[in-house]
Amino acid sequence: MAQYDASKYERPSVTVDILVFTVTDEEKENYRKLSEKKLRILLIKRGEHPYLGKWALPGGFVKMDESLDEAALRELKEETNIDDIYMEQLYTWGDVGRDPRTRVISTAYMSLVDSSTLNVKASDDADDAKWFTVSAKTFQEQKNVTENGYILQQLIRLSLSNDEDDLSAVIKTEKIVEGKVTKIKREVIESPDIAFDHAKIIEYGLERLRNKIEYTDIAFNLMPDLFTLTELQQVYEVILGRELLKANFRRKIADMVIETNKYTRDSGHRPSKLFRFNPNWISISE
Amino acid sequence: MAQYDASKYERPSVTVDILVFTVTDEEKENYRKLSEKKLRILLIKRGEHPYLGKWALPGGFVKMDESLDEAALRELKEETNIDDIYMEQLYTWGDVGRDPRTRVISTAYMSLVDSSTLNVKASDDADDAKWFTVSAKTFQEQKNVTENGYILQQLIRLSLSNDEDDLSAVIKTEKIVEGKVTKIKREVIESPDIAFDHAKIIEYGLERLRNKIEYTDIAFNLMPDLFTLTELQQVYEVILGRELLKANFRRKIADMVIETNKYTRDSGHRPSKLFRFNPNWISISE
DNA sequence: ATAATAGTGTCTTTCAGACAGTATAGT
DNA sequence: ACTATACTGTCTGAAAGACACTATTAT
Repeated sequence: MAQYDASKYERPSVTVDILVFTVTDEEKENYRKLSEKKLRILLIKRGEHPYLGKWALPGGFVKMDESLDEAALRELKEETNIDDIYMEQLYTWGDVGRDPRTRVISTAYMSLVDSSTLNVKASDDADDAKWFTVSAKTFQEQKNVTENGYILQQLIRLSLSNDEDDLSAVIKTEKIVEGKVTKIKREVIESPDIAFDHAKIIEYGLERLRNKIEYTDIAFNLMPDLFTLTELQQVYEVILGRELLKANFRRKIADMVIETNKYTRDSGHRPSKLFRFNPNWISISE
Repeated sequence: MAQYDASKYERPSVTVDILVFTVTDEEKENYRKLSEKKLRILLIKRGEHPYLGKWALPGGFVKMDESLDEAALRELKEETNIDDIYMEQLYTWGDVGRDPRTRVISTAYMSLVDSSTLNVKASDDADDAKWFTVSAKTFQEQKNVTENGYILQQLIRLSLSNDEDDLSAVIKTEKIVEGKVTKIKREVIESPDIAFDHAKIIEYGLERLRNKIEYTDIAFNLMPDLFTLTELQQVYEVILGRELLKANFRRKIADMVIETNKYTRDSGHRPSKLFRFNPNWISISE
């Protein structure tokens, strides 16, 4: 490595993109039944080229005098007015062609907010910020056995929607096992409505969320201060994409919550006890 | 966001740093006893400013026409001649002052190699590349209970050594729990021999390795093609930093390995069966 | 025979999964 | 009384932890 000269190297742009997830109630149609929960993500309609009019993750360029974390918090505040929340770094996307303008490397962050934040959208920046329900489904799976390993290919359909828009994208993941070495590739196959490679970032975030909810306490970042155990269970169910048995679920999360003496009211059926998060729950690290 | 103009923004430099881990046998002193295993990491002695003469992670600047992954593989090949191995992205470090020259954002990768790679060091670049045994120990822990949460502070001593050098650093981790929101900070307190913030990157990598070995098959990337179950167990033990019970360990990894009809010889005791990795073991995702 | 490690059997405890039962508000 | 949900008890089987036992080579 020669004597360093900062001006000598051409440098990529660095941005942050933020996945803001929340879980909200759907409007209840059926009389006094419990309302269904939906997982949602916040997207912003682009008001400029490239991808004009397409939907993208909130985010922007990192300034020279702020850390990546600070940049992510600032961008989120600027674009959505959301503040003081859970945020963790997800992954850094650095493929060459991911932005048609120049070389852009982007660090993605994942943020979880409780549904009361839902209304606080679109601030100073007059951009169009909207919540979309998210779901990802594997609709094709193919396994090819090779010399000493195999290749597993999955096609995943990502669907985002709200009352006005229905967005959709297809992501291909490829798991290549050869001998001891495993590699995972992720590629956007089709993304007519979602800008850049954001579809695959969202899909990756979903996967991380699904994994982490099993062994950490992140789910509580999606909850209000007081909640019922059924609500908590619904949040787990909507993220995991499957139903859980009530008795078992309650046993599993028992130590993570503290019971209060408050109850829900006027629910049309037996009231339920309200709980709050137990901050002294001992989680395993990272 | 105004109309984009690439030249308008000042841009940070982007680098990759690679943590290359391996597990090696110590020279056996005691007659026919099994040799102890040590976890090692590859460092490079800096031949230029800043941190001239200090030890640093292999790595370097990302070029405009290569992805982050490609940059990491290329740098590793250039500096150490190591090729075709397991590598995963770890984390991106983007604090403002981490490089005294300019703003540098660095994506860290973790790579695991088997000990036969040990000899293949220092290639074209005439830099001094050396393997160091690694260990990290928490030597102070402090918990302060706050209004609605707590702050947990840990001081960790990172020790790196080989026959010539003994490096040491102190890292402070701070876990701040306030209500539902948890934040983790990691800070280098003292690092006289290790360049930049690389001490905390190494500590973070160790933690990730320790976590992932519990629920994935990454450990096999540290093994040669054929290995005994005792060797495999030793690798687990040196990474986890605790002893495991043989019978239980074997039950746990039973499905991950395939038995061969080969045995060790001339060991001074009962020979042991050699195994290899089972690439069809179904791991959980991520 | 002895040192040293290889490899197995089984008891216990813990935890996940399944299911069935009882309890209580609102209409 | 009926609907809808809240909440609990317990059986089963799988996995994790602990420990003791047998087996096999080189000297």
